[in-house]
Amino acid sequence: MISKPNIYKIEKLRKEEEKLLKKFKIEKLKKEPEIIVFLDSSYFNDNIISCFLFYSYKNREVLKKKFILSKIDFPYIPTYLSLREGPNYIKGLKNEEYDLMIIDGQGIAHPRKMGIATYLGIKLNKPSIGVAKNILYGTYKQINKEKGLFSEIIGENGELIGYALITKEKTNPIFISPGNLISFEDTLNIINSLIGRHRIPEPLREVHIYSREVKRSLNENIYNR
DNA sequence: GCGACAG
DNA sequence: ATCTTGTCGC
Ligand SMILES: [Mg+2]
Repeated sequence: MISKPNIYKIEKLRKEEEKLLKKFKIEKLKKEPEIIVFLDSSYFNDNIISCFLFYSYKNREVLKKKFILSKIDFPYIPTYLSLREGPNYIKGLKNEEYDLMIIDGQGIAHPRKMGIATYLGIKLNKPSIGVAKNILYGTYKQINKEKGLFSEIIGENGELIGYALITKEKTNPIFISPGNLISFEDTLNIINSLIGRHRIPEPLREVHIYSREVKRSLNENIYNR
């Protein structure tokens, strides 16, 4: 299938972002989330595997996992991750029930305040949080690598856009930012409550591992025919 | 113009 | 993100 040129997709996204930004809202969660969905993708050849892990926040247990396999139809271009991974996530979340999305990537800690978590949160009208292993945009003060310490990520105009958070002793921080319909405080509290033995919040780490398992399994199927 | 740059 | 064993550091 031939799709529109990448430049056209970028222009279209930028127009959509302007529209979406008007609906963007930071606010405290109305109630504690019951179901949180964690999102991550992996790749092989020209395929993208997008994975979904549904998690009971209260019971701290995985409810179900699933994945969607598609052809890659946009390259990785910094600040345009939404075009690469967004469509699959939207497809996979259709007809699903959840109260909050936590996505591997940025929320508002993004040059256009439109990281993939914000983009999805507004499009799907759901609270969302972005959790990234690296910073994309903004500045923060270095902090000691002591679990629990955090530092504000500041945007171009001196505004708060997220946090660098140490989740494990002697490791680099993770970079968290609100996506949509959530406060900075809720963002920090919820992510902190999901930290286990590792740097990455446990369910996000698990969906990442799952995505690699799916990939390995699909690769074996190809090899066997 | 140069460099930085989520996944 | 991906290719991939050993190896360094905590
Ligand atoms: Mg990822």
